[in-house]
Amino acid sequence: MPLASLRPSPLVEQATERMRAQITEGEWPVGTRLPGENALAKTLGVGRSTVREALRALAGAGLVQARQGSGVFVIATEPAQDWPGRLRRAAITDVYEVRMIVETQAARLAAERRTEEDVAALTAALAGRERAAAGDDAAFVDADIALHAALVAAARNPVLSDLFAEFAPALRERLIDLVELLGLREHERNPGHDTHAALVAAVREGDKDAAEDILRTELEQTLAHLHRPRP
Amino acid sequence: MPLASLRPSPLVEQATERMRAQITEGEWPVGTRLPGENALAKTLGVGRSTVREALRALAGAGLVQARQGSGVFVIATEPAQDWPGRLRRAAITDVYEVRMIVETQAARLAAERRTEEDVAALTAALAGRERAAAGDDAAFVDADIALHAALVAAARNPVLSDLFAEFAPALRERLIDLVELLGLREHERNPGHDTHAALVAAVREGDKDAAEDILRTELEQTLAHLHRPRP
DNA sequence: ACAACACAGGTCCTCAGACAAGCTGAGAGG
DNA sequence: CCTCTCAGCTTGTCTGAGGACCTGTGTTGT
Repeated sequence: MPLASLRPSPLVEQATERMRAQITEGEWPVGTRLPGENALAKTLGVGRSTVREALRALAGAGLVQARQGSGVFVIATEPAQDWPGRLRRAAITDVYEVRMIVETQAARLAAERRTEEDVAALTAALAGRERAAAGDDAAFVDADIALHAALVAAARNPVLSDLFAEFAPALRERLIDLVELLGLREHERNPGHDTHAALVAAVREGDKDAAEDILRTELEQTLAHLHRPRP
Repeated sequence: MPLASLRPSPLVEQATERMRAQITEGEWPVGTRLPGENALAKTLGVGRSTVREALRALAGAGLVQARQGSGVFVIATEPAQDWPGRLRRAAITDVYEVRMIVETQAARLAAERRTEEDVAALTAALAGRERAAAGDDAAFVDADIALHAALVAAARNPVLSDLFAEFAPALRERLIDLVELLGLREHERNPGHDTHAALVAAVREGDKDAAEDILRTELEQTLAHLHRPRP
């Protein structure tokens, strides 16, 4: 079965994912010698160089190891807890859904537990987001993420903060693409400002339900954009 | 400066290590656009395909990302951070709180999206938990976690499943301690059975609110034990 | 003067072919 | 039975050729 004739992504990545799946799903257990490069090229329907690059990608991830003259061998079935990589490969809608779960509940906790310093940090971050509205898309997304990070920090749970930090890079990348693609900031330089101000206010006032609702509504709007990126 | 003319190791690996060093040592910070393939081939003294394979290896390790027509960009300076270790060092109450957030919301999604296979898996896991009630504490905790994993899987979000899988080992360790410490199973061999059965039923019926409430109540009880482990 | 368009050059992506280097197992020879 | 040679496989490396894509530049139209 050859790879999809139309190419939604580079052939190398498709080949890499196919073989990665065969490894993680146990079809090629640890110790297996993979078929030869020519054989893989034939079954995958791509050129030999493409196969070689895909194998290098797997080797870089620590899944396989090539031995000249002997073959390519599976040396691990998991990419060593590679969360950033997994997030980068995952569907953006799945990532965003988890972000919604984590952040809406973090907002509840933040409204319960926020200290004066948290409120100060949130206010500063909100001002930073307003300032960044004058800058380019990347700067604006950074400021937006900083505000959300401050919100999660106010929940006063280090594990939660670490979790959000793990998501941030993947989020940043995709959000910048999204903002550019949709031209979200063409008519309004500072989209979502009122919502975010209301969110900060709700946390300051300790209104759990309001904080959760405001944030959920805001995030659901973006998620809706992700489901149909072409306006 | 070309690579060593005599080759103690494949040129690809030498090239990979050279470039990896330039990234980790800060010579190419995050965001840098690497020189073109031809330029790299010249400076490294190797062929273009060798450079391409080396870049693939770095991409597989999550250090760089290629964008067609634009260039190859540095996206990270370290392969990954040690999440399992961080979780093990974190306070159990913080870990458990995040677990609650993730799992209660997963229960909502599961009630929405569960397929027939999911329901079958949940039922099987519930039966397994009942069976494990005859075994020792470790086996019982394993069966309990398997049931919760099946619940998260029914939410049909791979990122969420991965996230729970990340928490599972840390959870298992602490829960076994907890069960032994409190002697939870001295008077009742199968604590929480009714609750879990009700949870599975709620998911089967698609009752989002019930699923969330049942699970939250259950988890809050355990969390309360964690706050004062000495009875 | 300003905005929209067309284009050229650079980039990565893919393939095919060729040869070199290294391992492995079958067979010849002792 | 053991050892050695070697043919045939494997991966490693390079080259040349297009194709697809992005970006900045210059042109054109208003």
